[in-house]
Amino acid sequence: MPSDTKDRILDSAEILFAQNGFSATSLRAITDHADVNLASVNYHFQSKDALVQAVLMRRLNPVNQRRLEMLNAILQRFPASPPPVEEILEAFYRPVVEEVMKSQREGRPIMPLIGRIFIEPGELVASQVRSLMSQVVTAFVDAFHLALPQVPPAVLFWRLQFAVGMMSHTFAAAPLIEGLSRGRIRINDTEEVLRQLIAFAAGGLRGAMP
Amino acid sequence: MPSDTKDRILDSAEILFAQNGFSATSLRAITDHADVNLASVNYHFQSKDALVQAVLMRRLNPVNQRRLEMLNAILQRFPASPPPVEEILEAFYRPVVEEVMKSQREGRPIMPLIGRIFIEPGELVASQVRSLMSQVVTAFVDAFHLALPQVPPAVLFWRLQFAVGMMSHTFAAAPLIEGLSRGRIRINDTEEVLRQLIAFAAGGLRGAMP
DNA sequence: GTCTATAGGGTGATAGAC
DNA sequence: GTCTATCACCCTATAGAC
Repeated sequence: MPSDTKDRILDSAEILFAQNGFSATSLRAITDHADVNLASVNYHFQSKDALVQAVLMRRLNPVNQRRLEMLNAILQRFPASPPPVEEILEAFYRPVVEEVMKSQREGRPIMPLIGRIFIEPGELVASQVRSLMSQVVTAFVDAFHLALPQVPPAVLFWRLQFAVGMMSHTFAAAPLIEGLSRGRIRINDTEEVLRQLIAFAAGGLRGAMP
Repeated sequence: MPSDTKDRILDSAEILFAQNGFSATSLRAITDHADVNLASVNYHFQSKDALVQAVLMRRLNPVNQRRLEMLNAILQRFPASPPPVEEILEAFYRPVVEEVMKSQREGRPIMPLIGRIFIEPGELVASQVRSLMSQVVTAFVDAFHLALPQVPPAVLFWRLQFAVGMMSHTFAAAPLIEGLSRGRIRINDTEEVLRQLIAFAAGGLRGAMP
């Protein structure tokens, strides 16, 4: 339980944004849920847009930092030979999947938020995400180029986007997917989700050139 | 230019939903854009929710029908041997990609809508999409089982969802992706998009078992 | 830092005249 | 089928007392 007002607002905003989307969630709903005063949102953050950014950044910054750490560790272990595709993919996926599953256990599930980041309109969200993702995308495209020198960089870029979409859609549409599968799959086991993501993405990255 | 009020509302709603999302688009914005009276929305449709459904169904029904037609044509050509994975993937992707690109040319781009379908909250949207997607998912999982008998059905189900996510994210986040790629890729050529999607998904579907 | 009160405007839906 | 007018309510943001 966060005691300080600013954290209470961030936590409640995260829960409600994940459940109902950004624009469908009013500041009143957030302050009611957080049991704080309506005006405190505009005191601690300046506007609703700034609050949305703060909620996203609190989750995305540690995830992207961890991705780059894991990637660098791999590259140092393979200074002269191509690094394994599967290991690069694990560096890309594991920090997100672990953060998402942690949020489930803590009762503040952010699964739908992950998918919405790339999709909700609004210049601010897009520009923030863009600058934050830019160095991650560059680093991973470069790593995949080392691992798969025969695949042209433009094709690697397509394929990295597909790798993002696989995960993003899996989390964003998790309830729909679990329902459609009629019990065949469940999206709640970190290692199982990672195995499935990495196996498919590795096959895709290595796929015949179009 | 549609002359009849109901179609004018559907067209304007589609444009604005694609640009700004469902909940951020007001009925007033729609009727202003369509140059029709506000009350006509509640006359022709009963509510905003029903309008959202009508907009989605107008696009999704023909696409899913075409998918099943193409799939059946393939299965009839391979009555005794496994059908090729690439052809099944083309039956899955081509109707959507063509519909999206057609909408671009007609000045009513639905790219962002495609990604949002699976993500926007609201029981109505979810339940409509669910029942509409259900037979498509079943038919394609069965077809992939014929094409790849060594892959367990549960894994095929994971992989079909990944195939959906690849496309859905590519369209939903197209401006972001094109920006991040710094000119390396453009998402505006039907055949190029299909080649990239099919090559990656085919590799993924054939990938080593996790 | 936290509160009340309110400004200023938008929202979906509908009643009832034409 | 189409319109005007309106109901009842929700919204973000802020001024100003404590």
